[in-house]
Amino acid sequence: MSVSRRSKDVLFQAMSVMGKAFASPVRLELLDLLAQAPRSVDALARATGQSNANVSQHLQALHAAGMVTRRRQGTSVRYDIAGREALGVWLALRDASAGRLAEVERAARDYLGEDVQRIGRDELRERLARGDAVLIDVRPQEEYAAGHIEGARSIPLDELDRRLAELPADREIVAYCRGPFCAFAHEAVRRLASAGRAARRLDEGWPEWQLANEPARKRITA
Amino acid sequence: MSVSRRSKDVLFQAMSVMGKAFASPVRLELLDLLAQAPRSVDALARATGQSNANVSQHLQALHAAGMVTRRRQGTSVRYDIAGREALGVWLALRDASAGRLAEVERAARDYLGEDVQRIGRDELRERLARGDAVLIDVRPQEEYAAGHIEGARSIPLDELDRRLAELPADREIVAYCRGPFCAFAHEAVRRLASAGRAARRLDEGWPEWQLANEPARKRITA
DNA sequence: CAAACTATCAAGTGGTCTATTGAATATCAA
DNA sequence: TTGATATTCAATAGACCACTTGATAGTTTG
Repeated sequence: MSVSRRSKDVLFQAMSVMGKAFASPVRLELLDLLAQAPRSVDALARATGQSNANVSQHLQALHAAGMVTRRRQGTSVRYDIAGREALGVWLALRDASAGRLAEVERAARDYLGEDVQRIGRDELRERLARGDAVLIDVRPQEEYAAGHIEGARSIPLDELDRRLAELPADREIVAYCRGPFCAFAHEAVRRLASAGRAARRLDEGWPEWQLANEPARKRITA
Repeated sequence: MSVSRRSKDVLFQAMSVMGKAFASPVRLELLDLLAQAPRSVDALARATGQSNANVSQHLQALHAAGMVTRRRQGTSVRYDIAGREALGVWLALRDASAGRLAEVERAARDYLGEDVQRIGRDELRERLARGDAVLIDVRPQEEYAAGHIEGARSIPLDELDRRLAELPADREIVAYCRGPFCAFAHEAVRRLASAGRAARRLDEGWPEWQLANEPARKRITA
């Protein structure tokens, strides 16, 4: 066996270490959550319904794969997605699987319910510039705090009904959330529509916006 | 367990089907080869040094993951990468692993040998437009035939030495191959330089060029 | 139709991965 | 120092994966 054959093997072997990160549904869900905001092991365990020990082990696998970073913060450990590159791979995989695997497409439709009116990035920017629309972030408050689209205000989905009065009745409302596979914005638009408001969902979420270098506000975690 | 929890599980489960494609070094090498040109099972087995049966099984895994397409062609079956989305994920993973995993970076340096002078896409385009440089594709001939950068001529690495006279002595020579982790262009530039020619390598390969929608010539496989 | 070739299937073995459990460790606060 | 909380470690059983071998099926050629 040639020396170049052997070093090629080593190279692909090393790349597959990152590849293994994507082979487990639990790890994909962890990545999806971490793409929104950094979190502790405990918070991730609660969000995914997994045991703490299991989540800890998966996070270590993700860390070994170079997909997440970690830092101790007092008694807990805060995990975060490992920068733009890691985020880019995860989003590419997510989109490719939706485009190429019928089963993913079906599961997504099933999870999201009936689709609602959409608006794209460019049109949103225009309308915001004209003061013609109001943008709301319907993710949980901590995710908004960790980073959000510039000009958005935080109205978590579970507060939407009782905070309807805060939203001007004469302007269109645009809701966004974690991304195209997150149900929050869909649900928000449905509720707004049934309350008689003009509403659409942004066809992407915070991770895509951020990756595209669009105007954003991020919490600096020094 | 809530119904939304269950359908979320189904969604991530379905996505992990594509994720599993990247968990094996053999499959990554197959993807890397298929990103250059479609090939038969047999050709892939020879190129990777694996048994036919094993390669066939890995290809079926890649097919189930939506990463490759296949079509029977006479007595053989021709596998190909499944379009831009699939290519995009593979390149994103490759680059992210190189950026985030020291082991990949080390293995790449080891495989490629000492780096040589590079040229970027933009500068190449300028110089080609000015007729100031000549671009050569040093991959095997079949890969060139399947698709190549517009304006490139095919001089496979193993023919380079005896075809040196074909290359004008008064112009810079730019070599490209399968991508930044392919050793062909590195080796070509080293040989050209030791023959007294001015030469650099393009810092990307055919898959990246093609994905970026740059001018290209592709074989139409109807 | 038979021979040659290519790819796939089926079964088996050794190895790796997943989730669980219970114990161990690190940090903070009293 | 002790107790409380958060995370990690260690060990384990079961599921799943990788590669081999030998048999089978589909296509072309003689």
